[in-house]
Amino acid sequence: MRSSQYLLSTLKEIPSDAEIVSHQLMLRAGMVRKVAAGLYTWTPTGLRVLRKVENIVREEMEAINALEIVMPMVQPADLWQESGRWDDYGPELLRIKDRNQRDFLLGPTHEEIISQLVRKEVSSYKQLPLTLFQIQTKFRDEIRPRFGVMRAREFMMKDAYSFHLTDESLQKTYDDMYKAYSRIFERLGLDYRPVIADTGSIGGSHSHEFHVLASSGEDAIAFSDSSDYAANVEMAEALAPPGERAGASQKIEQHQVHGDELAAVLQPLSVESQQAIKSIIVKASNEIEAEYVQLVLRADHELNTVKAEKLTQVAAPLEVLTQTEKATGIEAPYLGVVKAKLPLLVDHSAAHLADFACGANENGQWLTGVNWQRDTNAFSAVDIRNVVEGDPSPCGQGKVKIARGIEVGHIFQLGKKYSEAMKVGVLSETGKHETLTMGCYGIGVSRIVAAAIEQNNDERGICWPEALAPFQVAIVPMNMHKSARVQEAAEKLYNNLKAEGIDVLFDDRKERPGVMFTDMELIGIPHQVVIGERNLDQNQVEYQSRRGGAKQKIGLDECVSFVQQQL
RNA sequence: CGGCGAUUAGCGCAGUUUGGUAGCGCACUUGGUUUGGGUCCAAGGGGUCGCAGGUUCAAAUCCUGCAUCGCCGACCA
Repeated sequence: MRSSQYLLSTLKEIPSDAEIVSHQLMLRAGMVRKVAAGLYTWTPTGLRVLRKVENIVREEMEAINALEIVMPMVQPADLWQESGRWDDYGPELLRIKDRNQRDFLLGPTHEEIISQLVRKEVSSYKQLPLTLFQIQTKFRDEIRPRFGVMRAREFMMKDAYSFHLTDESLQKTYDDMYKAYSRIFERLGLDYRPVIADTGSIGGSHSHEFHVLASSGEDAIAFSDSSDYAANVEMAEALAPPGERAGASQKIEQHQVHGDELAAVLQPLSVESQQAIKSIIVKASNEIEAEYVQLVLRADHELNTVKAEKLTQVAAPLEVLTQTEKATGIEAPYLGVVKAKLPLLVDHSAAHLADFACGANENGQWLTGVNWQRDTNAFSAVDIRNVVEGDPSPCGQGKVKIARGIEVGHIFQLGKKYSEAMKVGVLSETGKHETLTMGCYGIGVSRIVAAAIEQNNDERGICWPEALAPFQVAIVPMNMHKSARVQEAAEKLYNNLKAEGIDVLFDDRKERPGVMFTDMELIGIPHQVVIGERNLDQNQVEYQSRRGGAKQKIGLDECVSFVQQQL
């Protein structure tokens, strides 16, 4: 490609509404342009990168015998009514009507469509297992689109769906997918981790997320410092502290406190937050008689809503009562566990404390020297907190470390949730009708582009991993418009590189050298060849890698093979 | 959905307090100059000041409503 015939659209200034570095650089490098909140146009440079991701994903899907299809983005409501998701899905689902006032939606995902396809096309166990995938845009009307294409409303996604007669078959495809995903992220050149994940609203049993590690990531990942264990913090088990709880050694004392901030309460009492507890009132499930339950945590810990929601006593979705007076007559800062009126669900760490401090269940009053059993009702000890750095790892080896991650892939064993609702089945070997079991496997293709930039940038711009770069090599001629020699050498090199199938950008604009260098570096082209009069005297050109290292002089004639070695 | 803020040329912004001919930098066009890291000089083009009402002799500026965009929050007692 010649830059004189290309659309570069680089920017010097940082657009003011871009928060994170990948968003800034994607705008500055001219990869995307915003059309409206969460909606982007991909320019030629951006699209080149997007296609590279797509192709790697496609190759690895085909390598495990997944078959590509295309499904409509606009989907009829009746299929979603059949699965029940027309009612279950919230405002994230963009619903539209056609000219005849029939209900449609913009597909946020494609389980219904694919289930309908397989229901119609697959009728025998001999056709199984079957994995189908697509790479196309989806629409989710996000509450708050942000960070450019990282959390857009319309975004490019690869989603695959597998269909099986048995759980063993599903497990095998799941394992194949796990390996394929690992190969994809390795080929992309990204620092990633597979982590144990919550199955969330899609439902199902077994699930891993693939995260690209980056400080701007929206998810927290807990991993062991001495094993392969990694889990989303939502899922990471917080182990109960080892050993028996210490015996009571203090008497209860009641204190008038001032202020309702935890720190303000504890400081005058000379109590550390690890030695105090806090309470959160949430709605109870229908499983128990009480209307509310009291969740109890050590004061320095955070509630994990995913874990709390899974408790049989707690209503899902979690509903936290901010006006606690309604349930208890006591303001939130003064809730405690002595003479508690509600059933207590106590986190293991809080349950292990002795001689601790808590609210007195009386406004403006706190207690110290409180002890379980001696002073409280019976309670259940449960895991409802987020793990924190330094906790023993749930795998039994090492300690927990926490990192931020960007979720770029997610694999699920769906089970029969959709196949039952949508009646997807085949006749088995024995002639019996069997409902299929399903898996679903997503990759955020457009998000990967942003995630890759988060991991690969410097003060000059993007430093693409080899596999993602929009162009592999940039040819930067010095004063080509004045020098026939430079022009001749540059044209020849350009044609030779192209003939080898290398993606090359030939900067043939009539620009000063500094402008060209700056643009090529901003766009992040990994390899650069500079051609100038000076070096041509020795029949040489200059090579430089985007990731730094010294400039090297190389012979003009060896240039193509030299570049090939660098790729 | 709640709080805050913004909306002036393609981009980044000033001007709004105190109403009086719409500005700056970058980008763009033309000519010259320069040419190994965002040259310099000169001349240009480009704006219903988000939209709709209102006040006024006069509104980017004051008032009302609406829209769009952004940040924070919507578990973290």
